[in-house]
Amino acid sequence: MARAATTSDAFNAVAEPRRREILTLLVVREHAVSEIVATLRIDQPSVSKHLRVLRDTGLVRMRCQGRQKFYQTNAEAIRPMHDWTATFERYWRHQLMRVKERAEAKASQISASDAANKEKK
Amino acid sequence: MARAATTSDAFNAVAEPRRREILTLLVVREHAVSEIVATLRIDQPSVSKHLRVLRDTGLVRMRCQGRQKFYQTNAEAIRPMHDWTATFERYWRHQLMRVKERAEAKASQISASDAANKEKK
DNA sequence: TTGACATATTCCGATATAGGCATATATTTG
DNA sequence: CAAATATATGCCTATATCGGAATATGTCAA
Repeated sequence: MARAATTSDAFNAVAEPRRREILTLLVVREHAVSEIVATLRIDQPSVSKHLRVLRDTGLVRMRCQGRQKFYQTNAEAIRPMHDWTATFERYWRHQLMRVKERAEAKASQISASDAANKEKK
Repeated sequence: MARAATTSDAFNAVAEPRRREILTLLVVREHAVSEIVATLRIDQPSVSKHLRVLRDTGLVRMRCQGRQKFYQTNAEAIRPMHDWTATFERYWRHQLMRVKERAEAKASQISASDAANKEKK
């Protein structure tokens, strides 16, 4: 079996750096395809293909106006990823605390040896 | 060009559902490979391969003990993803607020028409 | 040393990809 | 209608994948 389709879920769609750029651009305000092409300097067919993936996964919404199509990020669709990563937050907090504790322990050791050196002198 | 390598960054590594399961399992406490195999019901070679990807992206740490190898999630490595998704938080909050506002507007319209109906009667 | 156990790697086949280029499909304008 | 504009799709190639099976590597125990 090959890798899961990019259209299968947000995690796969967002694995592509270009698509992350597009999402970041489109979350502030809607953009026409040509604006995305100009801003991010990506070939138009490539942009259209990325937008297709993002649309299929519900990460962007489209609005037609004349011959232009305006896309905007659907931030709600990113929430599941945020929630998933958030389950790890307490653990990296914990890790950071341990690092800090070790640093402080080391620091106190150093001041202790400083004191010892001082005594030596 | 093909898709970016799963080993290129956390986003790509985490795109695979199995690997997300493994990370969730290993964040609570370290597990030997055989324990992962038993718990998640995945073939041993497959687990080893996923662990390799997770190790290459820094998402897990390994500790050898005899013939066993214990893996544990390095939660810190998930933080960049959390940070990236967090940049969208204010936007989905905003979207939710608008949805709520519309719902309330609609509700007040309904009560208004209810009132009108009442008057009619 | 031999064998049992734990884990990693390799080879295979099928598939989904991303980019580049050409082209098709609207839609507006003259 | 024809030309111009805006976007989407199709075709192609190279590549990275995932799973499965076999096998290699490494470690302990008798």
